[in-house]
Amino acid sequence: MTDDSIAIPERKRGAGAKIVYDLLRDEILNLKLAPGSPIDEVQLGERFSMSRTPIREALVRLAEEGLVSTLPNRSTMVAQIDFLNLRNYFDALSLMYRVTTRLAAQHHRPADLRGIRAVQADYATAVQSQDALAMIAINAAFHIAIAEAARNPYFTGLSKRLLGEGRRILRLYYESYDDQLPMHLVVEHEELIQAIADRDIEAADRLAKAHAEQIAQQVQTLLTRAGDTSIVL
Amino acid sequence: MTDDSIAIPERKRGAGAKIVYDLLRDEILNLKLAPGSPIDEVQLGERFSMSRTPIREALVRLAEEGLVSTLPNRSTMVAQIDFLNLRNYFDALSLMYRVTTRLAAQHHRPADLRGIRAVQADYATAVQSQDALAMIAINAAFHIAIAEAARNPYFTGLSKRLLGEGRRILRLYYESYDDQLPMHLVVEHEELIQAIADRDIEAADRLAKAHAEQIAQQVQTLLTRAGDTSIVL
DNA sequence: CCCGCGTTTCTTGTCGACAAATAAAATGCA
DNA sequence: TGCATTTTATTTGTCGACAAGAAACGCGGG
Repeated sequence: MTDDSIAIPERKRGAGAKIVYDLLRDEILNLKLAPGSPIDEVQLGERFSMSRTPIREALVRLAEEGLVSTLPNRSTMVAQIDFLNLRNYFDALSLMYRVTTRLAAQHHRPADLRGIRAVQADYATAVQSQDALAMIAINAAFHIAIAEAARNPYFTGLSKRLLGEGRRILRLYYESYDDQLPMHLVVEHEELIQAIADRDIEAADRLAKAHAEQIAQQVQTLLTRAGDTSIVL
Repeated sequence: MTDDSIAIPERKRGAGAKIVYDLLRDEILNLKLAPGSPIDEVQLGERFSMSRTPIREALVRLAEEGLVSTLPNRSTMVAQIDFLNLRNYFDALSLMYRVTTRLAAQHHRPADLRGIRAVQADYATAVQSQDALAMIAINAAFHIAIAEAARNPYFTGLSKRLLGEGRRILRLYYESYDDQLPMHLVVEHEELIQAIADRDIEAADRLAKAHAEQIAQQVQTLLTRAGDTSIVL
């Protein structure tokens, strides 16, 4: 596992921590780093060819975000996905979907709508080409774009956090279906956009809630089914 | 301003950053450090008699929490209070009050209720003795206790963040009234507790919403009045 | 007197090294 | 052989030092 694919011969001054943070975050959210994997600071230092200080800063940021958990005086590791409390996750996601879509319908400006539609175009492309990894990332970007249009940084912050976690959950979900992506995902997003564009707050709330609960139910059924098959008769 | 009141002759190994984080956070939230004040790392290092490394970690955590803002390659400073977007703040606070109180009414256990009532006792004492600083801190602890009883870490996280910010806003608010604390605050909290204890979800939602909007309106009127008086005729 | 430019200083970002804390290995004893 | 204890080893937390950027200062020209 000595994959030293370093492509950063030299970097600017204040950028060290951000590089490590972004890349580690992406690897965690794409499950390239399995939950529970130990993270060695000095090893990362060699990989990025930099000192432990900026890496430590990146890890602190990730820990604050809940993506890595760190025991005192002991090695930090990739945070695990809490399948037992998945209900809490979807409760929060549903509420954020609803409130951000509602507020976006109220407060969006033309530029916001253009941005959302641009992301949606990429989303449709990813679904059509059955690129699950890209679809999941763009899905998060789509809802973040809506949250930005809602113009409430507190809701945007929680939405970003939830959508980050969601990338890992969705990755597991579609992996179990051989990364088959149904087209109704695109349709539901289109409906959300339409409600926002029409400034139809009622529809925005209803569609957002349905969108969240549909995903919740799908994941839930997957988990129960996985539990069933694990009991071999 | 060379107040070197250091009371930590020796400390345990992994505790350095946490000490600085907790104390700085408290000083920021109590407005002991004014918004916009520059924060010098080496100065803090002398004050706590430790190296810049743990202080840097504390600052990164505070930055992630939004309590300090850091320009690249430039001094970090205490985050400003965004009075223009105060509406956003109270929107988020109202929603979190409502959802956490609702969920607390659903999911609380006897131990939770005991904890909430214990905090409320301290709260009543602080209000009676007209200790604004203590009241504000305990008010945050009160709603955090409710959020813990709601048992959804995502909502608890956002609530903590909002209540932190709220400490600064409330500090400004009661400062402008010579720290006079009305007793109806205590009554409203008692009503919230009663609704939770009765598991009356409807009442919990209604009371929490009213509680939030009452505070929002008070602060709003203060701001408009301050705006008025600033225009001298 | 004001403005542009080089210099200085001050603060941050980064580095390598050392010490404490914990886990793993090795040793001794029953 | 099995268990307790000591020793080693690995990894983190902390430190002091150095260099890069940016602001402050000073100087010369218009």
